[in-house]
Amino acid sequence: MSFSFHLDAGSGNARTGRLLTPHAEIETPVFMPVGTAASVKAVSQDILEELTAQIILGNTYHLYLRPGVDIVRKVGGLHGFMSWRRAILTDSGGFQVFSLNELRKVTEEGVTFRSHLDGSSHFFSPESAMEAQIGLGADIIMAFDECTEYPADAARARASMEMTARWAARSKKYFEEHKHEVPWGRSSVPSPQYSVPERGDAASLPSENCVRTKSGTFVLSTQYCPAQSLFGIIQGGMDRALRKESAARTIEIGFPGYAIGGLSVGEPRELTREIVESTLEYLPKDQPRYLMGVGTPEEIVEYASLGVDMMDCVLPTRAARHGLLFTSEGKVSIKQARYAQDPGPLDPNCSCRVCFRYSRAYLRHLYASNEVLAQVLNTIHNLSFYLDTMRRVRHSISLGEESRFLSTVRSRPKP
RNA sequence: GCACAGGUGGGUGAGUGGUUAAAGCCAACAGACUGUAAAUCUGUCCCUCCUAGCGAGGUACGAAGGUUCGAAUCCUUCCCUGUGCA
Repeated sequence: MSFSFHLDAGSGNARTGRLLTPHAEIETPVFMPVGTAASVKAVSQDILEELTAQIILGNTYHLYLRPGVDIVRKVGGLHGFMSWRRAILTDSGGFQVFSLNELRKVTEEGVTFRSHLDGSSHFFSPESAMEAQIGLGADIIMAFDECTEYPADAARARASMEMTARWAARSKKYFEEHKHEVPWGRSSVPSPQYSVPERGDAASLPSENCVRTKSGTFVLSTQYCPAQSLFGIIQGGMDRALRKESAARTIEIGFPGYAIGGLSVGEPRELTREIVESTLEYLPKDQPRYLMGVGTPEEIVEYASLGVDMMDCVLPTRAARHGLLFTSEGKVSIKQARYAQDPGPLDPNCSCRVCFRYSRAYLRHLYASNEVLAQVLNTIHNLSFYLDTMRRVRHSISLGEESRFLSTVRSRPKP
């Protein structure tokens, strides 16, 4: 078994579980901070560890353009390169096909696109996207898909979904033939001189290839599972029938996990929820389900309650850099003048190092002064809030309190 | 004292006879942000009024006068700032 997912507890449609990847055992539902260019913007890896981030994202498109897959591979894959010993998931670049729409041309074979960095021309196909992701060496990699734009008419959504399905088959085929090329365990992997204690524990990891299990023991990463896993992606636009068909076709190809893609692309939030809910019905109950690109704190709680196991979103990190902070009392735009003399903590109910130490007045000053520290502290808080929220969700589900937890979220007035 | 160069909206700084309540940038204020082309983007930013519009008045380019149909722009005097020479 090169990959495994164990369900632990369930409450309604919600469930908790453990996802075993080469570099970490991940407790689900999990929120995955986004670190597009091998960096969760503004936050260092040791702080991410302290925040208990279990898995972070990287982006194939960005890393392929810079520094280049070869460089990353030679420096030990993404884990070695960015000195992150826990799990990593790379997105295939499919989303960039969508978001860089002015710079690309899509055909059956793949996507020709212009680099946003220097305008140079490149080509991604399911095969080359797999090759790149194998070279980057994330624990979980994603099939090369086309994120269908919104709105899309019926014909367009169908054609797009069908192409994603064909690309999924090609992705899998290439992956199965080349997955042994993953860069782990090579002698070229540098051996870091640092040792970082885990949170609440003075013990250091013996080496970067070691991880700590839930039970507290150190294990060589390859004992978890020796290989990368490739997830398939469901598309189908906002059409339930297409989503169902996409799920069936993707499942038929066969993946160890399934992602719901093509959402949070501009559609109304209510529609997002509706499509998520209906798509989940068609996904295997005993495999991880990854909802790509969501959401607000309220939304990730809600999606977890619907049975989503994995989520990622740039919102906490980007919003933080823009001065929007998520707290137990709602959103705080720390740039507002009203906080200029506020001596209180950002979130009185938060125990993160930012809320523990700094006042709103100071955070507002840092932001207004354009200090880099503003980005750092704001991001730490937002990620802390997200990861904390998910921890509470897991706890509630394991206690069978899913519905109660959710009700506190649902009772909030909608804007 | 003399000679130059200047004085523009919170700041900086364009504009040197009419489409100028006055560019751009900054500051300030508000909003957006959902598999990251994002330390980004958008809006407001003299006052008053309303039927809220590329609406109507008022005030404004150091001060006061003047020329002109019309002046931030031209002229006169004064005030102030900088530089140089005594």
